[in-house]
Amino acid sequence: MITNKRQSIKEAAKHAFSLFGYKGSTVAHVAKVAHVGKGTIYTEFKNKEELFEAVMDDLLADFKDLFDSVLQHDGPTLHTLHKALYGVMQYRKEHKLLAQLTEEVNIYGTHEAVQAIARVEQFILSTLEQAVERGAEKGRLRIADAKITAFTIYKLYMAFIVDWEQKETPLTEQELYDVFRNHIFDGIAIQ
Amino acid sequence: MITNKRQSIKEAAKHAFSLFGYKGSTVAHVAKVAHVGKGTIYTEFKNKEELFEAVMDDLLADFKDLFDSVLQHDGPTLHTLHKALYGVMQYRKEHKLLAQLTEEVNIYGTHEAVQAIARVEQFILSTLEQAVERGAEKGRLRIADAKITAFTIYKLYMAFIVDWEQKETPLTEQELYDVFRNHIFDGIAIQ
DNA sequence: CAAATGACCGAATTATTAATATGGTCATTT
DNA sequence: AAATGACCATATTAATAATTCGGTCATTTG
Repeated sequence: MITNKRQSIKEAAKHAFSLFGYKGSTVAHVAKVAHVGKGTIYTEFKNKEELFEAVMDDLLADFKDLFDSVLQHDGPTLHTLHKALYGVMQYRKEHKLLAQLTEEVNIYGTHEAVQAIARVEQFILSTLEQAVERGAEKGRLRIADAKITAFTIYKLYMAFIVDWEQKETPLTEQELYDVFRNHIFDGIAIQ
Repeated sequence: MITNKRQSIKEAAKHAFSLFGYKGSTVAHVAKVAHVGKGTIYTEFKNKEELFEAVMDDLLADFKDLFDSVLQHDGPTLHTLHKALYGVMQYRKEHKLLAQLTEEVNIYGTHEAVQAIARVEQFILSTLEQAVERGAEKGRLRIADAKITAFTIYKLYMAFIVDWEQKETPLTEQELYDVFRNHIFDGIAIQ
């Protein structure tokens, strides 16, 4: 059985970055886990940074697959938006890479990690923005500025996933859905 | 003219903490600015930490005054909630202390600064929660859990004040108000 | 001969040691 | 009696030494 060398290296790297972060992972360690010589890494990737970007490309491809499978091209419903963001959360808990990189950003502010996290966030925001725009076009959503609505939904979701969980009992999938229905879709004002 | 010594020391300390943070401010510097000997600080405050807490007490008293003057005791309107939070933002921009402490938390994670910021946040959240509860009692707001609604409003507000401003043009007071009316009070769903 | 390897090396990072500053105390001054 | 600033143990910062790292390339391997 012949394994694709580039793929082996990327998988070893993803595993290392998930455990040790970008800064804490060494090219030598990745090479060892991938069962190649250290110099071999440089036959497939220009440098450590390019290897990291390739790993992040794969992660974003996973997110794209997730969003494509959940968000409807005729405009989102509350349920599909929720499903998409909840899927991001599940991925994050399973793979640890994003959590580890976020931690690295908080502690060291490593330039490469900052850029990677920003890239993921930008991808999610722009996907949400497009979905929201489609919802408005189909007459489902009342939107003044899709960018602001996407930002609102995303930030609120992250606040409950990250900040709320630090002090309170984590919300279940259904509870999260209800929070979004009550506060963003239906609103809290009694007319 | 006899100046209150304790008050002079607190004012000098607040100024120092605003410029240098808690960790970066020295008791010797505060004493100099307050025109007292260093040992005199310890006749009024047990230690540096107690001086810091006294300064934070004053800040929270200011916030309490602000909230009392804005939030109506017969339940909040969207407008008064917005006014209260916008007032927090104005205070924050004017006094620099909170911004400086937040920065210190991010960079050093200084224990005392972490606790101070958490205390301010808790005060704001609990004030919002009480206001929201009154709104629900008066039949103005449809609320399942006041704590979650208070958290939602606060986190969203902070996201626009802090995160949004890092990449986008800051929103005006009116624009912020519109975002809150559209997304939280009225909701975005078209029935 | 092409691809893989791991020793090599300058630069970056970490560890260790030396020097300085700090918070709190207290002997002295006012 | 209250205020001051020198003092001191500890904490922090600066300087120096040692180690590690990413990338390169001479050598080995297939």
